[in-house]
Formats: sequence, C-alpha cells, structure tokens
Amino acid sequence: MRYPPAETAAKHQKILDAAARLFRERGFGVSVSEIMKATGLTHGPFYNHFASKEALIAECFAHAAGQKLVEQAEASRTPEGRAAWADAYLSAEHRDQPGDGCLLAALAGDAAREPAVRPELTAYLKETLNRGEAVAPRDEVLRRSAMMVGAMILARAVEDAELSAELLAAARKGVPQ
Amino acid sequence: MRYPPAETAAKHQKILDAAARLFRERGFGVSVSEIMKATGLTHGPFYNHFASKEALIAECFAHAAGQKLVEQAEASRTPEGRAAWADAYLSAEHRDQPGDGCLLAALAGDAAREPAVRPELTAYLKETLNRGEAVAPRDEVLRRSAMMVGAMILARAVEDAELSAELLAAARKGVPQ
DNA sequence: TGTACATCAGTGAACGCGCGTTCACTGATGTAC
DNA sequence: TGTACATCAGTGAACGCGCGTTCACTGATGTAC
Repeated sequence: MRYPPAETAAKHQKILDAAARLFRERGFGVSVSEIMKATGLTHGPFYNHFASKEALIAECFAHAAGQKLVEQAEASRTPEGRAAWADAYLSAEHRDQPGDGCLLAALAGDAAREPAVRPELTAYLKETLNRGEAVAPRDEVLRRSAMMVGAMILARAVEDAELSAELLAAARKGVPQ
Repeated sequence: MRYPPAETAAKHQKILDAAARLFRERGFGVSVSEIMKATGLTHGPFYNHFASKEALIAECFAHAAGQKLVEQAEASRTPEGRAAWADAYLSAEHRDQPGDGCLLAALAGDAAREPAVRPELTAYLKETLNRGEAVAPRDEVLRRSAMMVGAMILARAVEDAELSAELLAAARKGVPQ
C-alpha cells in the first residue's frame, strides 16, 4: 500500500528515534524486528528505509548526535547552564535511563567492535571537545570528558548502589563548573 | 575417552584463558564454538566444564580479575612501579591489544547488559580502588580510575589516530604518579 | 600383579530458535491524459 | 474534472545461517577384587 511522502518521512524518523533509544539501552545487538515493532510496523519494510542494519546504525548515531549537539549548544551558553548540564550528566536519572542519554557512555564500549558507528562517533566527540575548549584548556577538556564518560560507564556496570553513587559524586567534584 | 584429571583441569584453565582473551577482544558475543576452537577442542565438551555460557562469563571474569590483581599488587609497591603501571595502562600497546588488557576498559560497557558479570566486576573494581587508597584520597582514586577507563574506551572507539593518542596523553598527565 | 568393569572427557551430528535479509503480493496514493 | 494506470510502502511467509545446548556414542583411564 502506498502512503503519502510526509508519512513515509515521518516513519523514517520514528525508526531512527526507536533505534537510537534501543541501541543505547541494550546495545547494537537489538534486532531489526524489535526496532520496527517499536515503531508499530512489521520488520519487512525496514529495507525500504535502510540498506542494511549497519546503515541504520551509522545513520541513527548521526541522527542522535545531531540532537545532542543542539542540547549541548543550548546548555553551554552560561556558567549556570554548564553546571546544570554537568549535574544532569552525572545524575542517577541519567545513569538509569541510558535510552535518551549520552551516546558515548552508552555505546563507546561497543563502538570499537562496530565499524559502522566509528566515523560518526569520532565526529561527535570532536565537536563536543571543540565546544568544551571555549571554557577550558584542551587537555583539561579531554581529561574531564574521559572521566565523565568513564564514571557513567562504571556507575552503570557496578552492582553496588553505594559505589555507583560514589563514582558519580566523585566525578561531579572533578568538574568545577 | 577418559583423560587424566590433571589434563582435564589444565583444559578448564585453557578454556578460561581463551574466553578471557576473546571476550576482551570482541565482547561477550563471541561464540562457545569459537572459544573451544581456541583451546583446540570441539564445542561439545564445553558443557563438561561449565553449566552454561553465562557461567563461563562469570567464572572467566573472576579468573582474569585474579590475575590482574596479582599484577597490580606487584606494580604498586614502589612509586616507580606505579608510574610504570600508569604508562603501560595509557599506552598505545594496551589500546591495541585489549585481549590481555584491562577488564574494565574492555568489558564495563557490556557489563551493564550482562548480569552474569556484574558481581565479579563490582568486586574487582572495589579491590582495585582499595589498593589505590593506599597512595591517594578515595575521591581522587575514583576520579582517576574513571578517567583512565574512560580515556581507554574512547581511545579505542575513535577512528582518528591523532585524537586517540591525544586522549591517552592527556589522561597520563592527569595521573601524577 | 592381572583382569573386568565403571567412569567420564572427548567426538560430532542434531535440536530449536532468532537473526538479517528477501520476496511475492496488496492496495491507497499520485500522475497522465 | 474523471478515469486508467504506475508507483511503492506496506504485509507476512520464507530463506540460509550461526547460535546455545543436547545427546548417543567412543575408548583410555582409574578402581575393585
């Protein structure tokens, strides 16, 4: 059945959104069927929208990275905005809801083994680092970024709630803003 | 065919070693067949040694963690040893050979989605942090650990060789030892 | 010490399952006249 | 403006494949007498 072009484009976006959420929640192992089910479709028409699962992974990362860069731009205008952004990043909410959280904390571990996503991830990290250089020396920005991403990954991996909170709190103290 | 008990125990260790290397190199998705092939056996007898793949994941992480803790104990005796350990951790060699490298940098990203490994990972991180407290305040140890793990994960994820080296170098400057 | 038998770590075929991907078909939408 | 037809995003069954796991069988080792 043929659909109006606007509807088709909207479905394309819905697939990207669903994939971006599910990949962050459960990694790139999430099946095409599951992603399509989350958009309310069967798995068949996936290949009307994307050449392969690999192509989806790349496009979906770029899609989510674009959204994140807009959020970052808005947050980084004032010192208060930057402090609030660091608070939110190192919060229990962010830890417990990876689905709409940081792409690096959720997927950098998988990225080394998933070639499709590496160029997009690299570009995204570079833009994030460039933005940071407006308020701190580059070396400091590199260390803070690594610390924040590392703290979130460890806080999610660890089973001990106290240690998890301690990791986030310690990292927060390491970001002066 | 029945084998001498010593040989059976040796094969058990070989499976654990092969799994620890392959999991770090390519994640928990590595198949049982592939692990057994790496030990020179067919996949059948895997279940003579382990109840399930999940059980292997848990036992193999604990096995590798034990080895790492011995390495850490030896390295952390002197200031020179600690500096050399930080150099080695944040080296290109470590980045490019995850197979016998840090368990956290290689597997913490997957751990949030792999329940079997979380208790072992938590115990390993706690012991590593405790050791660090001998030479620095706990908050500082938490931050440095997060930074080192995060820097290695990002250095492995990124496609740009220069940025990858820059991440490791910046992190190294953040560890004063 | 020698013999008969139980043990059990191997082999390798087979299982059910879910994966990514393909394809014949459907039918409302957009287009040509 | 009305009709005939091409388009193409859907449906859902089917494909080949590799996965984790099982199992009947093998035969050297360890044990009982």
